[in-house]
Amino acid sequence: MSLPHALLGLLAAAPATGYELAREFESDLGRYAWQAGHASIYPELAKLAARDLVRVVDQGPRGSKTYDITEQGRAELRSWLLHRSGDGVVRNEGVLRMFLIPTLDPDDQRSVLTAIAEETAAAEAELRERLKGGTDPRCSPRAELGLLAGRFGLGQYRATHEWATRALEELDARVADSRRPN
Amino acid sequence: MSLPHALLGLLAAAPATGYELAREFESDLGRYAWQAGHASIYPELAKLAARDLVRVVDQGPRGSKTYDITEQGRAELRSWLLHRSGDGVVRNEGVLRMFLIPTLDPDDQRSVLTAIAEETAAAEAELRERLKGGTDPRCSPRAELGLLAGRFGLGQYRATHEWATRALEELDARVADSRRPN
DNA sequence: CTCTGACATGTCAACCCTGACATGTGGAGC
DNA sequence: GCTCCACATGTCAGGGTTGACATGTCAGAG
Repeated sequence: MSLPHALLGLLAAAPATGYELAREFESDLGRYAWQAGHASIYPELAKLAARDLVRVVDQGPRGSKTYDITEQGRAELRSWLLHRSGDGVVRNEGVLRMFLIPTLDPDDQRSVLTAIAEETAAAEAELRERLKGGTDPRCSPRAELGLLAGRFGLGQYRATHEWATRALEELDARVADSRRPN
Repeated sequence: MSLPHALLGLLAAAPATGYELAREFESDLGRYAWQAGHASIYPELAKLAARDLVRVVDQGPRGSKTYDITEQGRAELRSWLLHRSGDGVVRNEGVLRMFLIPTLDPDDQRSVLTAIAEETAAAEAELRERLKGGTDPRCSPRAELGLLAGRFGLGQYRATHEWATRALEELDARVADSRRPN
């Protein structure tokens, strides 16, 4: 249950409508930190507003409401960020897959590991390109969030790629080993 | 909703009771792949049994039931592992915190980043020790799951540590920068 | 002027997960 | 023999999440 804190964090960087927040979750944030759809975001914003952690600061054309974080909201966010217990909710389908790879036979293992190696290489390259491409054309106030997070993603992709590559090498070595000595 | 596949994967490595599976989720698996408590495991095992993906192969003393995966279960697991769409559920409170660090003022940022750097270094060392300590005293059939997964964890910890260290350096540089030139 | 698509918000049933409650057994130590 | 603890399974209410349904507006292309 970290959705309220995710929203507080995004609003701490810049005011936004629920719609804009929902789109934020579709990019890097949702890719490796926390997912949320508009169906959970709108009700959560209402709840946060009721607790005075956020506030509607503007009402635009299409019934849009722009939210901003309040002082109390900032205090809540800060306390959540500082009192990290080290653990928390972890749920990652991709990592689970990696855990279970050894249950496959060698050919299938190779196929999955190869796919992972390729995907992480591509993802890393794509992300690196995106980060290099300046701090966004529109120089958003969330650029710094994106920069730090992006570099984190880069490191994760690289580590995963190296892991998969090494696993592939060992797999090949083991197969070669079991074929030869008879 | 990958719990059924997590269970199929564990059972593919070796038959086990629900209780043993629940403990499996308390270690590395639950730490960085997928969490589950016995309250969701027991009902899920019943559902899997109803779909003939697992089967009760033994009933022990304290009303314990040992489950094993069936041929259909193996097929389902394999298809899930091979047809990776690249994405899936991602929910990680720790990573979310990292995303939101830039919303803090420099002093708080330093404190959080330092904590992360220390924790990841400690976690890496502890994990490395555990992996080195032989392939388990009891040479479990799940040892290989643990080895590959453990090395993955090692890489992630290291990458995160390096990321935090670099962020700290830049933070210091920026603070020094803004203090001097006036 | 019409149509399309992005903008924008909302609800609801179904499903999943968590924490608390509930129950009972077998072995080891005193 | 008793007591404690790990073993072992289960249910259930409350809360979070998802996907589908529902509605409506504004701007730009044709």
